[in-house]
Amino acid sequence: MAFLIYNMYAPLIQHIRRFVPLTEQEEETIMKVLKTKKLEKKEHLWQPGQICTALAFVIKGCIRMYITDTAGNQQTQQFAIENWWIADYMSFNMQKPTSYSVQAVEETTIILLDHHLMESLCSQIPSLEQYFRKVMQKALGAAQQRIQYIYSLSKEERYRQFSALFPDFVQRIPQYMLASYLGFTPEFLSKIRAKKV
Amino acid sequence: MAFLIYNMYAPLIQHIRRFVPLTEQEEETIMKVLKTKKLEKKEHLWQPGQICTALAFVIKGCIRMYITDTAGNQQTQQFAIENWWIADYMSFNMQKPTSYSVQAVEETTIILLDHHLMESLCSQIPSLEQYFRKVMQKALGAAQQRIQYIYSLSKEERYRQFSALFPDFVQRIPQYMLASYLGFTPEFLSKIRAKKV
DNA sequence: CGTTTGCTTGAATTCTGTCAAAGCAGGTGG
DNA sequence: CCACCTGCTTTGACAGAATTCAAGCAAACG
Repeated sequence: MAFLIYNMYAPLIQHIRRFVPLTEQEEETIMKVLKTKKLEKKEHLWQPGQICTALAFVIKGCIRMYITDTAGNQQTQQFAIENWWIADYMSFNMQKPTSYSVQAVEETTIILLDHHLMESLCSQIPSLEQYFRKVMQKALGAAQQRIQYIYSLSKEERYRQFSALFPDFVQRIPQYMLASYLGFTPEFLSKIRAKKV
Repeated sequence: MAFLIYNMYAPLIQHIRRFVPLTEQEEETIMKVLKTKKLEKKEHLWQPGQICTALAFVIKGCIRMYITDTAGNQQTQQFAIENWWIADYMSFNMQKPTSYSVQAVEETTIILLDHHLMESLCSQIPSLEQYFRKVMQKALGAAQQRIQYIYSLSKEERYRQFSALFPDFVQRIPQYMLASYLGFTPEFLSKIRAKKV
């Protein structure tokens, strides 16, 4: 049983170890408070109006965070695959209701880290605080670059660049999700694809 | 002299204290390694090709980070005013050359925190590590929201919303910078402004 | 003052969105 | 195991938002 639990959390522990050192005792302290959760395809982790009480770390599968506008269109703000953290950080940081939906794109297993547990664990284990600082700093760099791409590339260029960078991921998700993530309509994506074969 | 130095760093110390507690000794340790720098209007802190070896914290004035595309157009990626940190986090994290220019919009005084000093200070002072984790987390929330606005609002709406939220800031900077920050051309901004008086 | 820099205006153009209809596919129930 | 049904993708005609280009003007600066 202990072996099974270890395996569940192993991807996260490994991920942490890529950034900071961790004693076995710290490792155990962390694993003791974590929870895993399995989501079926299309199942929601959070819905608009709820508070994102936890960060989610994807062990296997794919999660997306999207917003539904007044016209009913879904706009995907973020994807997370294996070894990525995902959350509406506005909601998580302030512990206020989110306007997003967080949903499994495919059958997905995640680790959940509650807000208050994150705070107490970080105070307890300096390495973990450091880990999250580094992860956040890295995510911030990625966010800056994403904004840069949005502004400097046309929508068609954005698609071509994205599918060149993540050819397998593009296959993995429905086109309408990708289109909304890249900031345009599914129809337009379809036309881009039709053009150059 | 000690008094003068205290005053220079006071805004940052206060900012840190808004997030975490800090002993007087920790405070001194931090201030001992910080440097301030004064930039004239249009003076550059970093130029493309350089490594962003330090984070910058604005004490007074305004800094922008922009990229120059192949056609020579400047695209403003970020502004920072009083009490904001600014950096190309990609360059800073990896300590690799940046593609951005970081420039003073007006006469500006900043505090510089070197990458290696940040790392050693954070290891030394857990509260500081926590501060930066929280600041990064907050910045990430802001970045998510910015992407959301870019996707869900038209360019005209984006301008109207921004100038409603920051009416004084809009006055403070040239229009072409604002236009490029919001992701459109100066001509278009001019036309928006002409429409509804 | 003259020169540079930034702002305005208008016309033509391009890119992307909207709408509507039809095609396709994959899952579900019979 | 097949047929249906729902949801996703494709296609085409048209509309509109925003850009580009070019010229003129105003303001700031040395």
